[in-house]
Amino acid sequence: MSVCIYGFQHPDFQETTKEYIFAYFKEKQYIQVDTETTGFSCHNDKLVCIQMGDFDNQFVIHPDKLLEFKIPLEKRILIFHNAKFDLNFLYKNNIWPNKVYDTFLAEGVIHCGIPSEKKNLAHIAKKRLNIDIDKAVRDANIGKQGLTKDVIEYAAGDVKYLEQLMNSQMRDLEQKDLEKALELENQFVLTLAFIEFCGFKLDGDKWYKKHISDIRVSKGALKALNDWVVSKNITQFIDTQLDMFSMEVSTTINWSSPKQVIPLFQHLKIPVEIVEKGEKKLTVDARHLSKYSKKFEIIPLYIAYKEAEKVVGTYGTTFIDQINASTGRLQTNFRQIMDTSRISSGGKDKVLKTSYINFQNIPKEKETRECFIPERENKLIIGDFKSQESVVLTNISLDESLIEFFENGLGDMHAFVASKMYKELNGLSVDEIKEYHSDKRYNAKTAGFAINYGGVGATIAANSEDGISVEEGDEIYNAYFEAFPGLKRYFDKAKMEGLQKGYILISPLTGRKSYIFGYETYLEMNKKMDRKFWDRWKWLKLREKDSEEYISTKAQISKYFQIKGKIERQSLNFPIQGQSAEISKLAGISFFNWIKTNNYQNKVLIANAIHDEYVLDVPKELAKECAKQLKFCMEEAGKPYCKRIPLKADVKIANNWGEK
DNA sequence: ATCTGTAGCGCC
DNA sequence: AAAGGGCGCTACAGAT
Repeated sequence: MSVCIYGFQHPDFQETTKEYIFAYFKEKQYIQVDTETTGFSCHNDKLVCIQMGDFDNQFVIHPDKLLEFKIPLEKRILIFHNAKFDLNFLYKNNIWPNKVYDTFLAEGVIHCGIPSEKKNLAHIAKKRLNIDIDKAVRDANIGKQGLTKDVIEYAAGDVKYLEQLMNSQMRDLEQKDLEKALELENQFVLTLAFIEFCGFKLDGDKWYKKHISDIRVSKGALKALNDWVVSKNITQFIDTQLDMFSMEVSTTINWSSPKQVIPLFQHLKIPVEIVEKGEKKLTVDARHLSKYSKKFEIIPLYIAYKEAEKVVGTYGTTFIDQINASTGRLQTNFRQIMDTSRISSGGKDKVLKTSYINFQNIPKEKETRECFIPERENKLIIGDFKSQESVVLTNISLDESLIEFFENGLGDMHAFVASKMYKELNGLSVDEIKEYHSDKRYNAKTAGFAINYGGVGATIAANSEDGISVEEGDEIYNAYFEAFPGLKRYFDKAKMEGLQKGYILISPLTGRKSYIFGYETYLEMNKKMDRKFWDRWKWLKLREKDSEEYISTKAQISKYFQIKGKIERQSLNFPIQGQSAEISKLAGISFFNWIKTNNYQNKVLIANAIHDEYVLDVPKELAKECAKQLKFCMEEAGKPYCKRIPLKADVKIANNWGEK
């Protein structure tokens, strides 16, 4: 059992040769790999060493010698903990591994949905192998120390247990039938690391100009708000203390603070009260207030201000600050496995005080997206799945009406839903429905959005702009499910299974599951609520409405239905969202494989992935070929999941992200 | 000054 | 008897 070094000297360690290391791994299926670096960015920081090894022996290799190991690193199965990080540095050094097993991702698959399960190496080594991995060296900043004795020992220790961890995880994976789900993630991490590696080009000058104009818009919106209050002479909100340098009268309100806005709105008799989770709440949420836009002049002013404020705050100079000096591109961070199997983007590192931009919530608005551009002489390829979640839902539920809709070619979904919900619209064209029955089309639209995420009649009523009652909302709800009986069947089945099993089977194809956090709490509550409990509740309601017991029982029931409702809504939604995510991941895997097959790694960049969309940055002479290939990869990826109604992709060639 | 929780809102 | 799924970021408010 030993630690050997290669490519540098140290008095405490034995030096070895390339030949010895090659011979050592010759018969081995796996290589346990890790890297130490001076920082988090493969574009700005350097490798300190690369460790390859197994339980018995670990080889600590100097970065200058890394390329000598290109072949084994590309051909063998590499075991990493959090491969994405190391892959970025390997890519930077022109090494393109093809097979990895990631102990970090494995923990994520095994414990999907359970936020309390820690996934860092030290924690899982302790939990699974009862081994303490010392983190003191890492905390002391490896980058500054260089290849000291401590660093070498620490580095070797980090790879030593990876295979044992893998074996321990494999037992869990097999028992939970999650091997295929992990296999997908182990492949996808190669793609995701590449997306991080590539980054997305932002036209900083254009972005800055837009930001300046956004600030102007925001200030104008703020002035309009204050002026309105002043013009109405609502004295208790008007600032009588004139600014020393300005003669303008303003208000005392900080409009970014809901707490300060609410009193004014209450004074103006604007309904700010809603019921959420059984409790009355005051809100200035735009989705709530917009219903009253026509009735109260100040509401559109307020909403306009909040929109402007959001743009200035969230989509402002941070984007420019984040342009990487080495690449000239925005580089971000992705997280690979959310509760549904989606990816997410962004994040902060408290230690290094670095933060990353969320690539997945950039405003759709044309002027914003136009700032995202290809490299000089390049084109962007933008590939979108067409109605990805709707098609997946259709294939899961096999609802006959949805099938009819997609078989007849993509028309206007909301008009179609309306024609199914309202018999009198039967036979009318989309244009006729839009023109003469816009109210019914609108009902169909809101019902569709709400119901697909688990909403009910009350949700539809709460969303309604013309203030329909819960009863009317229920009518729309019922009409919707009469029109889509297969949907109803699927929803009922999914809800029941989630409650029964304690996990949501996201994907029968991979076996992927999302475990319900707090399921035990639900079971305990459910157990308490037997026949006797409900009889007692009936009695309390009749006779003891002022008692402590009544109040606490009411709270308990309320909590119970909250938890139950949440599980049910997740149960029907997660398979749709999760299978869609798996399809997107498959598409990304096969497209990146194509890139590697053609040796296009330094030409064809994957700039972004936003759930059902990929953005490429490619030389214009390759644009047509890449567009064709991306479309092919996306549509092929849909095939295992969408057997009844095929999933299609739209792919276009553009000069910026906002085009068309 | 720094941390934590919440409201609100951007995207899919 | 609750009542729209997933995510991340910013500002505010209150605590330390």
